Amino acid sequence: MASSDVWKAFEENEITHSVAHHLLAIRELKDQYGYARVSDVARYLDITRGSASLTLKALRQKQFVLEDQNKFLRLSERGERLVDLVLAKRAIVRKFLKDVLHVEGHQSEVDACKVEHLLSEETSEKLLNFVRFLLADTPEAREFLNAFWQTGDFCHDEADCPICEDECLLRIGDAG
Amino acid sequence: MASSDVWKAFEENEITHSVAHHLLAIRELKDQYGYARVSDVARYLDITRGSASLTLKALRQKQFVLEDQNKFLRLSERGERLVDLVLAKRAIVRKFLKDVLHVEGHQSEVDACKVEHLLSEETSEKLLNFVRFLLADTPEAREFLNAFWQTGDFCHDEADCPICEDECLLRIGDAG
DNA sequence: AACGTATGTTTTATTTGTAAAACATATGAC
DNA sequence: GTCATATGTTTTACAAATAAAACATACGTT
Repeated sequence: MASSDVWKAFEENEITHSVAHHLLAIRELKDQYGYARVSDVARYLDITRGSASLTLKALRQKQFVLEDQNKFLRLSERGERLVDLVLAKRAIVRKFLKDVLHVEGHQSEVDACKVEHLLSEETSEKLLNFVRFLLADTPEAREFLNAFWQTGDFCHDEADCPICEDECLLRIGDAG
Repeated sequence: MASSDVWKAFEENEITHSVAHHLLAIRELKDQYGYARVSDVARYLDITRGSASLTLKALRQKQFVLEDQNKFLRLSERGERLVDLVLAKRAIVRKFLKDVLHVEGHQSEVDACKVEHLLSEETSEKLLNFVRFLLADTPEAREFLNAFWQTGDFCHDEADCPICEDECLLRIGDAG
């Protein structure tokens, strides 16, 4: 009578959404302005300096972030690797949403941002392969995508749908 | 110097992961055992009765959950619709991960569970259409999937990759 | 040198989701 | 009827992430 093993996995991430974005902020700020201090991160994320100070202190203790004599922040090797991973996952998801599903620009960013750090390595890698294959210039991919995009709204009739037999997918339009 | 509009959207969900699973638990328990009480939900989610009691009290106040004279819980119309929506999204994601990407069984469940309630309506609906089209029995879909699955590890060479030109996707294997 | 501003930290408080423990009530066995 | 067990609630406490405010430096202008 318990399904706890699955649903509690949500919290078992190396980093939280918040932490991911503190680290991404440092990467972004250093790229764009050459440096990143506590205040810069706070402004960038639109949180108070106090809050950023505490989170970044924890990240220094966990060796994701380093600080020089002048309070200038940078990512440790661990931090850089983590940011690379998160950015890679986000790029894959965004590419899929935008270039394959044609999800509108802002929404695809928001959804990719929500999801990016939650995907397992296995899923990310397989999605990467899939998107690569899909966007590669092979006849199979070309013809499939052309057919898909031409179709527009595909299969809004429950009877024809290859998924709806076993799953309750059709209610998505009504519910909400 | 602020990217707050995108990253804070993470918290702007109608329901949290926790709440979603309390509601799903009631649906599951009623389906399987005919009833759902506070203790049943707690056992099902592997949390204490006290914790479940508090969360479910809040959900009663927000009219997602109703209670009869004997403390038996049920979903309100709103609650039912929300659960339908979450289950629909989860089913789509799981289907895609499992049947298209061939992500291993348990991992596809965990990832779908993490992600399910975060996707926007637009993305969910477009993913649904995509998966339907992909798994429909059209020649384009058949040939594409055959080609993809035969390929196995596609494109592990940065030079050939249609994505890696503009994005840092290849580092995913090294980082972590 | 003094004042104003920017910066960083600390302290206090809030919210969410949880545990743990105390408590009240109900139900069933005997 | 009493006792053990199950159930539900409340209270207290905790962790994470935040805001707000107080405080301490530091820097620049004049």
